[in-house]
Amino acid sequence: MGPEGSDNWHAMLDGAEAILREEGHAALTSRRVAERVGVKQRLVYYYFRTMDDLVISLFRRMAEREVIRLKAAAAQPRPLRALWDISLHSTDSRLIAEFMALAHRIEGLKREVIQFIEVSREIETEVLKGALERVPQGRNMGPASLSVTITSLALLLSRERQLGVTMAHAEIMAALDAFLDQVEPLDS
Amino acid sequence: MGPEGSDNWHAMLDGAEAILREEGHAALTSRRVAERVGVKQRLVYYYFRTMDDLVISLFRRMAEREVIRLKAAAAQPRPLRALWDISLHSTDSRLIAEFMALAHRIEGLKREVIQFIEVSREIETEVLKGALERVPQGRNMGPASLSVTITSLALLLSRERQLGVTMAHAEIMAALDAFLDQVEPLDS
DNA sequence: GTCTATACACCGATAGAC
DNA sequence: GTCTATCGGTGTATAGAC
Repeated sequence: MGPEGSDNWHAMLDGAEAILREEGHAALTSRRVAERVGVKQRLVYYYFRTMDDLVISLFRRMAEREVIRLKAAAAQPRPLRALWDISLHSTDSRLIAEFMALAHRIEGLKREVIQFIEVSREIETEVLKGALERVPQGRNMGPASLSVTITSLALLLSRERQLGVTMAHAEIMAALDAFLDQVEPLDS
Repeated sequence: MGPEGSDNWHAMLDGAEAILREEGHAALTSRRVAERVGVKQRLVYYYFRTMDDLVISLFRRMAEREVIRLKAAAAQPRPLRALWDISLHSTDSRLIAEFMALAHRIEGLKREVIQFIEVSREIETEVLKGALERVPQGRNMGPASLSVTITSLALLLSRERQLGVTMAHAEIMAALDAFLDQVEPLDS
């Protein structure tokens, strides 16, 4: 087994990520990954015991990077806006679709996805808790619910924008901006 | 080419749907479909020119049924609750994940998905418009935005429930129920 | 309409040399 | 670490008989 974190290890995950993004997981094969990196097929199985293991490693690497991004956003002066921007733009929605489909088939991936959702939700809920405390008018939704709502909206908007659907998107963005202006005023 | 709507045509789509739901689209092959229906592989290509065509036909059949369900719900006494129930329970979220992943690869499927989203949004927005008119307190969101928000929440809740994540779900359901009580009181 | 048979390509994974 | 070579299996799609 090749060393986790080595140059080849990263290069193979880079190649796999590009294939997944551009062609979907039906094209994510050991031969294609090897071809992209410029090595022979056999080497893929030296660094990753099976293709399922490769997929799990790929997701874990992406999730770790995303959690770092979320934590950095949470530490910024206007964390809610920062989180909203990340949710809207960071992760390619095609990749999400591929991983979701794969998670139903690969048990180890499913566990990683669940853990990532829970960790992200905790970070976001904590931020919302702080933000809502600083606002006088009591909301009728708790911070956890609001966190879920905002996440779900970001996912839907990203997905539909990638498809080419924009119906009602401008209206949503305006409503979200108005909400952020209330909770996190820009002139504070 | 075999006749659209014939018994075999439906049987093959039934088999394909079950495979997609249970094992994902990597297992959706002409051989597996034929095996499930109890015919030879060659016949699948008689009814559907290619496997991509089969997938498109499968989605279109599901979408047509779903639109019928949505329209029926919109005509009920409490249409908003009916739509919410449908969104939460009707379509398997694993199927959605598979179709979303496939839509990025199959251009014809992508077009069908886009059309389905737009038609559904129109139906739901129309219902919300009527429901909000009957409520005195003006909302800060328009009917289209609310429609998108409710749809996105239903999709996220279904997806996470299927994965096994329930963090904040009860809170969301309670908030939604409270909203529905306001807009569509049960004792009216 | 439904079948047998088949062409041809690609897949995951491994044995074993260097 | 990286390679060559290969096994056994599955896939899409078509030709052509009945």
